[in-house]
Formats: sequence, structure tokens, C-alpha cells
Amino acid sequence: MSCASSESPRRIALVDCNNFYVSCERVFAPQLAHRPVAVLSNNDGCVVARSEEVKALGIAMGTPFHEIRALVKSAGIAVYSSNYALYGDMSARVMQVLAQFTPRVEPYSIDEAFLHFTGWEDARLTEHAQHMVKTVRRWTGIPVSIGIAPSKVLAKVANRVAKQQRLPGGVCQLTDPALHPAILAQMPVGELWGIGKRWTQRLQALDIHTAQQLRDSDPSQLRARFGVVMQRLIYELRGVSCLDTEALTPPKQQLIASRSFGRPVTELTALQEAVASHVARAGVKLRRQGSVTQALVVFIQTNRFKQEAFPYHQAVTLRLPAPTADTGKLIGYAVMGVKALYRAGLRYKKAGVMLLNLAPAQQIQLDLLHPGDDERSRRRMQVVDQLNAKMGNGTLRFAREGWQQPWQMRQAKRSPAYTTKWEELPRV
DNA sequence: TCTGGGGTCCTAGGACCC
DNA sequence: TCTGGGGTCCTAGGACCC
Repeated sequence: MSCASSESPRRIALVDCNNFYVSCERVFAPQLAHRPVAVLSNNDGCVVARSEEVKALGIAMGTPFHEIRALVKSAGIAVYSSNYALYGDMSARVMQVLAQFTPRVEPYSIDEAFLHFTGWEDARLTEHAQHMVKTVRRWTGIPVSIGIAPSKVLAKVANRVAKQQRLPGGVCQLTDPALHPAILAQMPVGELWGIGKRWTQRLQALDIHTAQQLRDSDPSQLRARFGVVMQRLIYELRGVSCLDTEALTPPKQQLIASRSFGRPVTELTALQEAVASHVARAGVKLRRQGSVTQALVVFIQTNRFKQEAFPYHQAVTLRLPAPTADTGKLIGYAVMGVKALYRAGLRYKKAGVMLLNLAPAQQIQLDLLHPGDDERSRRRMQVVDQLNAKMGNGTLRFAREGWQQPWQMRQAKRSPAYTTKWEELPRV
């Protein structure tokens, strides 16, 4: 196992946007401040973001929306469908502001980034971070919290402390090891970054209940039981940085595009349309990162929550004769895959595709019998992508994606794409 | 009626090779 | 009568994350 050898100790800040999706909605709807606000997952299925007021009402992350309809009404909760055009754009703005404070920004998710301040004076870090919090708020409208520590896992812990205890300026600095035991002893082991449900149960069975107890456990013993990931986590808790600190996000190795349907789908052609449109979305992502794919997985499934007479959940993997980034070719394979999977008489709930074995378009092995995408194909896809980027998604699409698309997901309460569509600019 | 979508890393075991 | 040992690659599945 390779952990950081000690030159100067690492200083890692985790910047996390508070209730990110809710905060994005509030930026353009100031009347929502201090009101309970919730944002739903795709298809308006589950609650995926909650304002503090909603958390106080006892609504858990991931609660199915239909379970809380009554409460939504009685408590006057403002509910929104997910608006990824807005959240993605706001995320990019926040990251851009953060980049002004250090060149080493490592985005981790849509609402989080690790920033590297190794070599800075500890005495100046809190103040510097507080300045970041203020600047992000002023320039984007998004509130953030920051945790600073010698490792990523401890930076996560610090961030949680900053949020929970509402520390001044939204910042918690845990660079002094003397502060760690008291805080880790208060923290249930299951709330650590990297410890999920299963591991929590297994750790508790070993009488390890708090983060401090895990920190004090024997790393090699726990490695034998849980694997190297757990060993690294223990070192991270001890302030020894073991996790990668890559500044560059490497290209994805696989891409998934899938959706639940707004209502059950029974027809083969409708399933093929839906899958074709998922392929088109995956294709855009594929080309954006300059990759080609060598294998395609298609899957369709019935409603897993329902007692169906015939629960059906099947996938087929298609190895492509030559690597490609051409949506047209991929759709051709995908609709064949759907046909092979399709059983008449079932009510399908969800379908999707995965692109696997991605490789850089520049470095593919050439095959005399199965040449890859030719120049015409590349230029065609380039035109499609550019046009859709300029005129809006779906402006130019493949006929196989269908026109009416009655299977589209529900999105009844979506706010406007305030920042990415001219027609939807906010009026002042 | 209604229950999201998109990722990563690690490990174990089988196939195959020398 | 006898039937090794070690390496690599691939895949499936399990764990985790937001």
C-alpha cells in the first residue's frame, strides 16, 4: 500500500455546496428563502435534495414522493422536478470561482470539490476559506461549507462538522491532530465517507461503533476482513493521506444512459425509440470526452417494486466489430438488442444502455476488415453535436428516437433553464 | 397511481499460457 | 503409476459514492 510519505503534511479542503439543488432553485426564486423546499429525482420519483426546513420535518433523503404528498400539502413544501440544465451550469460557475483561489481544484461531484493547499501556513487557512465561502456566495448565490484537514476522509469529517455546528463563516479546520479524537469519538462509524450500510453492520459486529474506534483498530487485521479500501480509510483517519489527489479528471471508462418511463410501455417500437434516445445521449457524452466504444449493453425491465406476474430484468451485451462513436451505428445495434430482449405482453418500466471498454478515439487499433468511423461519420456527428449545442438538445435527432415520445419521464414541476436558454431567462 | 440515474474500485475465480 | 507452479487477463459481483 502506498500512502503519502511526509514532505510537508497535506492540506486538503473539501468544498461542499449546502443543499445544492435547493440552493440553485432559491437563487432564481428568492421568495423560497426560509421556506421548506424539496427537489425530486428524475421522473419525479424520490426526494433527492432538501432544505433545512424539510430536513427538520423528518423527511429522509430518498423518500418516495408519493409517501409524503399529504405532508407536502399541510406543511406547504415547495416541490421541484430536477433541472439538470440549471444545476450543471451553476456547478460550473462555482468551480470556476474556486479555481481563483488555488490552481489545484479536483471536482468530485456536481456539488463538491477537493482543493489542495499543501504548503500553506495553517494559521491563514481558516481565514482564506472563509473568504472563499463569501466570494462563492456573492458571485453565484450558492452557500457552501468547507472542511480542511490532512486527508480527504478527515476533510469530509471537517466539512460535516462545519455544517452541523454552523461554524462561523461555514469553515472547520481540523489540521491540528489534537482536535481529532474528541470529534471522531462523537461520530458514528456509518457516517464516515466510504462506510456504507453493509460495512456498518459488519463493523458493529466487531464492536466498532465510532470513527475513533475505527481509527484505533488494527489496519492489517481489518484489511484481512474488508480489503485494502478499509485499510486506507483507517490511515486516512489517522491523518495519513492515502487517496489519490489527481488534479485532472481522467476520461470515463464506461457511460450509462437510462430512464424510467413516465408510464408503462408495452410496444416494441416504443421501447426501441426510448433506447435509441438513450443511445443518443450516451453518444454525446462519448464524443465530448473524445472516446470510442467497443461494447454496448442494452437492458429493459419491468417495475421492480410491483408484484408483476412476470418480473423481467434482462440485458444483452453486444461486442462491436469495430470501435465507434457514431450514434447512428450504435442505434442500429441497440434496436437489434431490444428486439432480442423484448417479450410481448409485459409492462416495461425502464430501459437503458451502457457503453463499455471506452478508449481514446486517437489510439484505437486499426482493423483492415472492420474499419472504424470514417471521416464522413465524424463530420456528421460533429454537425449534429454542434447544432444541438447551439440550438438546444433534440433540435436534430435520429428518426429512431421517435417524435411524440409518450414514454418520456414525468417532470411536472421543473423550473425554467434560467441560465442556459434564451427563452427562459429570468425577468426582473 | 406513485419508488432516480450515473459512476468507481476491488476481489475472487476461471481460462489460458509457459 | 503419474498429474507443478506461477503469471496474466478477463469477467462477474460486491461494496461504495453523490
